[in-house]
This record gives sequence, C-alpha cells and structure tokens, in this order.
Amino acid sequence: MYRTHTCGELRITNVKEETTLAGWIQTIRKFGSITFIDLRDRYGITQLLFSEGLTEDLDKNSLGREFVIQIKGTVSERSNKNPNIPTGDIEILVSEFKVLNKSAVPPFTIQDETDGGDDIRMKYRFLDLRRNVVKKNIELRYAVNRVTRNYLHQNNFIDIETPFLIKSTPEGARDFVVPSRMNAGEFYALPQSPQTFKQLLMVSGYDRYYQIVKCFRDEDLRADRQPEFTQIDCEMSFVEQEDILQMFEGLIKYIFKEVKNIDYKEPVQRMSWEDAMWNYGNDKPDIRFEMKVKNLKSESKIFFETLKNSEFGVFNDAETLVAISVPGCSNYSRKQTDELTEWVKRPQIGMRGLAFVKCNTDGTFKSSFDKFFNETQLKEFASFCDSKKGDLILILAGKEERTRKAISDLRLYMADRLGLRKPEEFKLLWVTDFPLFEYDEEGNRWVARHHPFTSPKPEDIEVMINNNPLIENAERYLEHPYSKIKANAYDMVLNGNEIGGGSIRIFQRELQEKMFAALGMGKEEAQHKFGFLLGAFEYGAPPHGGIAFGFDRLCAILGGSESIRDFIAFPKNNSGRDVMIDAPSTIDKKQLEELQIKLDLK
RNA sequence: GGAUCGGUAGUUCAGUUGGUUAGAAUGCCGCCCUGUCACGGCGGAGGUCGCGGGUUCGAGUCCCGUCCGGUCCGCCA
Repeated sequence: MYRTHTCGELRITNVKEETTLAGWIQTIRKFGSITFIDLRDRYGITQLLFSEGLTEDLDKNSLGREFVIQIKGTVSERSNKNPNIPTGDIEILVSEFKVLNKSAVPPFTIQDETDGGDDIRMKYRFLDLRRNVVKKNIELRYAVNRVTRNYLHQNNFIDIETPFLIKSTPEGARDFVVPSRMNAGEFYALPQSPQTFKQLLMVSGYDRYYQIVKCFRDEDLRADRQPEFTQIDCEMSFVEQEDILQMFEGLIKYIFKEVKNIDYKEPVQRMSWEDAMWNYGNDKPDIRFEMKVKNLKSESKIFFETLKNSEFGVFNDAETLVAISVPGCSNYSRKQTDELTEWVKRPQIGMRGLAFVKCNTDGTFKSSFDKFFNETQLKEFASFCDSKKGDLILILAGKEERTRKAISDLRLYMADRLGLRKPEEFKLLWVTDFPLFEYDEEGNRWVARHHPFTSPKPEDIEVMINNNPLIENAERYLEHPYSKIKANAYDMVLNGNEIGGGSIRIFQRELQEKMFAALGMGKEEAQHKFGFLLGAFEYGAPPHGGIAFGFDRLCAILGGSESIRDFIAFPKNNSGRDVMIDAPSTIDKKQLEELQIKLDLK
C-alpha cells in the first residue's frame, strides 16, 4: 500500500497513529540535525519531521523540490503550530522514507504566488496544475459540471452524445475541418455546436436533452475565447420561451447555491434587446450598477430644442449623442478629464473627443463647452441626465453604432475605476426580443443574428412570409420590414458577460425554407446543406427550443477571473497553439499521401 | 487582416543621454544551524541581452526586418 492517508486529512485527533504518506516535496527546511519537509498532494500539505539518523540518509539521497517520496511515521502534536493550514497542529515523526521518483529542478516555483510567467507556466502546464490556485479552478469546474448534471437529471433531461465528425456548413463561424481518408477529397467538420442533432433528437421524441460538450470554432482568439470550448447544451420539446427561461434560471440559481452557497432569491430581471441597447449601449449590460446611458438626441425630448439652438457643431451634427452621469466625479481635475479623453480616442474606442459637464457640489456647473451653453442650459442638461450634485456627465457624439459601443465601454471603464463591478456580487439578466436578422453590408444580404433555426415571434411570421427579402437600396436596409422582425431568442447575462443564449426553433418545413431563402440560400443549396433537417420536419417535429451556456466562461466568472484559460486544464494560447505539446504541427508525407492531400503553402 | 505592449541569469524584473567588467530578487550549488513553516547566516556558480541586418569609434539601449508571447479591434450564425 502506497499510503494510508492523504496529505490533507491528518488532525490533532490522529496523534500517535502510525501513518504512511506519499506525495511531492514542496519545501525542505534544514536545521543541522533535524529537517522539516512539507509534503504535498491533491488534498493538502503535511509537515514531516526528520530527526537524528534520518537526516544523514536525506543528504545521501540529495532530495530536492518535487521529488516524489513515500514515508512511514507517527502523527505527533507540533510544539509550534501553524494556524495557516488545516494540518498545522500536527507533524509526522518520520521513521522511514523512500524516494519513489526524482525530479529535475522545476522551472518555476510551485506555490500560490509563483514566480513563473504565463508563457513558462503554459509550457509546463502539468506543473502549473500542481499549484493550489490552479487546482482550485479545476475543482470548481468539476463542481459546476457535477451540479449541472444533478439539476438536469432531476428535471428529466438525458445526456445523449452527438457526433464530432459532421458536415461542414459554412454559416457563421469558420469550421475546423478533418480530411477523410476513406473518402478522398472529402472533409468532415467539427461541430460549432450540436444544434441540428439536438433538434433531430426532439423530432425523435427525446423531449429533454442535454450534453456538456466540446464545440469548435476556427476564429481568432481572446482571453475569453478558445478554439475548442465547452457548452452546456440543452433542448426541450413542447415549450414556450417562458418555460425555458424558468428552467434555466433555475439551473444557474442551483449552481450558485451548490457551488458558491449564494441564495439568489429574487427573480432574474428581464430586458428587451432594444431597452438594453438604448439604456446601456450594449446587448449584455452589467446591471450591478446604474449609470444608464442617456440618449440626448431623441426627438421626443424637450432637451433637443436646447441643442438645436446652440452653436456647438459637435453636438448639432452628431448622428448620435449619448451621455452617462458618473457619480462623485465632479471634482475630476483637468489631468483626469484629459486622461478620459485620451482613453476614448484610443483606436479601440475610436472617438474624436469627449465632452463633459461637472455638476459641482455647490450647485454650479462647469462644462467643456461653456462657450456654447450658459449655466441655465447646463442645468437643464444635468436635469435631463438625472444627474445629482457631484456627478460628472460624460458625453460622446458620433455615428450611431460606434458611439453606442464607445459609451458602453466608457460606462464599464468608469465603473471599474470606481470599483462598482464587485467581483463577489452576481447579477443575472435575461435579454429577450432580439432582432431575427442583421444586415451584412459587405455581403449585401441578411444574416441570422442568432442562427438560422431561430423562430420569429409569432406576430412577425406573417411579415417574414409576405415580404421579399430582396433589398433594393442597401443603404436603407433599416426601412426593410425584415429589420423589424423580432426573434424568439434570449441571452442570459451575468455581470455583463453573455453566459448563455438560445431560442425557440422553427419546427415547420415551410417556415424553415423561407428562413433559408431569406438568408440568400437557394432551394437546392438548402436541400444540400440541411436536407436532413427539412426532411425530419415532415415527420411530426414537435415545437421545441433550447439554450446553450458557455461552460468555461461560466466557471471563470464564478471563479472571479477574466480569463477562461485558468479554468481549462490544457488550454491553447492566443494563436491557437498548445505550447506544451507543440500543436498544431506538420504531419508525415505518408499521412498526406494517404489522404491524397498536396500542400500549397504561400 | 490590423493596432498595441513585451522578449535581458533557471524564473520574475531593473538597466539613466548610446560609453568601464550588464545588476537585484528569487531559485540552484556548497558550508553552518534542534522548531521552522516566505526559516536564518556565510560563500559560490549562473548571460549568444529572442534572431538577422543597419547606423556609430562604441549598441541591451537608436533604426529596419523577422520570430515568439500578452491584450484589444475586425472576426466569433
């Protein structure tokens, strides 16, 4: 037997017991004739005491950090206790030890506060995973996985595996492709999601399906995006949108309770996509704090008159004029407002400048455009923005889409500066009523905002069927009836992150065909790509809908981290490489020959 | 595809206006130490300054190219 206990379990109540432990050497502290060793395994750290004759044996073996050893000894009470670790009251008086394996000197220290940078830790990820902080993340991930399965199982969902080698359908994200040796010249694609399979399962009558499943997208990466990632993928039959929202806010609340011991009692807020865009400039607002966006150029407001009468070209000529009222920042210095101006002028934000109004605590106002507005007008300005004394109003002007995004980024940036995005606070939100279509100006066609299986709102079905998708004047696509169609689609947002999204699906062949046609897919093309689904819809497809959660991201947020890499045992880097195993890599000539593939590298 | 920051000892970093033998911390090695737990003390080894080219009497430092990594924009139905 290699061990009778783990390194995390012995306590003061075990004193005088004989024990055998095995693990890794964390540190060695020598004091002449006695030596302390911290022995580590997955469960914790136990201090070993080598005394008298054994110390010489230690020297002979020239033990070092990360050696794997096995020891026998007696649990004894420490004379100096360590309150910082659970086993801190005891130590093992070692009677014999054995080196199970040596270790090279690790390239970085395996401690909570490591001295290693990201690069070296990723290269030696198997060592990084020994660190407590990383281990905690991996354990958290397992906990989320486990309770998710519990909840879904309790609610009659069953886990059904779907294939990884499927058909490429270049809609949306780029596919990863896999060449087929037995069918030379043909390729499989790895699934971007099991979407069509789970819908087929609904047709088959498995009315509650789930899978915690890998998905693959060959797109550029970010800190929160990996080429292969995991989704909690779910689908239900005989449901309306409300049934799904209830079921899955239940899931997230259950995860909060079981994993974080958070009682999320209040119902999850709902917000339409339009309200989200209008009030937060964003379809995934962080609602842990207010600081709503004010749209200064909405024609119905009295304030618009004030603007029209001013001489301030920046305001008058702007397509969109938006403001946020930042609490407690009216005392910002010139240096600080300049800093904010520089921030919005960065290429990532791309604004030409930043205007502001300081709502001083003494009731006076000071703005960056005093030349054009008098004190009374500024007061009106402030009252329109619902600003209080002490607020700093930040104003951006420009093209609609870019300005919306900029004010939304600025809102988050200011909240970060003011510490309003508290990591320990969790606020959920459903965003609903997304537009069904988006207009792709480059491709000059409609694209599905969610995906092409999403059902329009019942009241919009007529609009979709009775109107030709063709657009005569591409610049005026907003006037086309299609841009008004709303989808039965919903996103779940947690602290400003989209953690899940789904929709009620189309389940009639005719409507699905109309959808494909609207997306510019000819009848033959639709048949070629999705014939199996259209065919299935003819054999009694039930009404159905579903949702998919980004599992890695959910874990990262629950763990209080921005980066999902910390929650994946073996992640890839920014350029899609696994620096540990050095993948991707070239393959043998023989392999290429078997596949009948010739490379033509540029 | 683009922007931006970085690459100097095993590791994390500093390195002034271009000027002597490139430093610190930590890790590593050796010696000392019976109560440490970030142990302590003394001593030591350790460098192709990512790579290639250029400017210069002289380059870690300036310029050009390139490779690698981080972050972001585009992209991600």
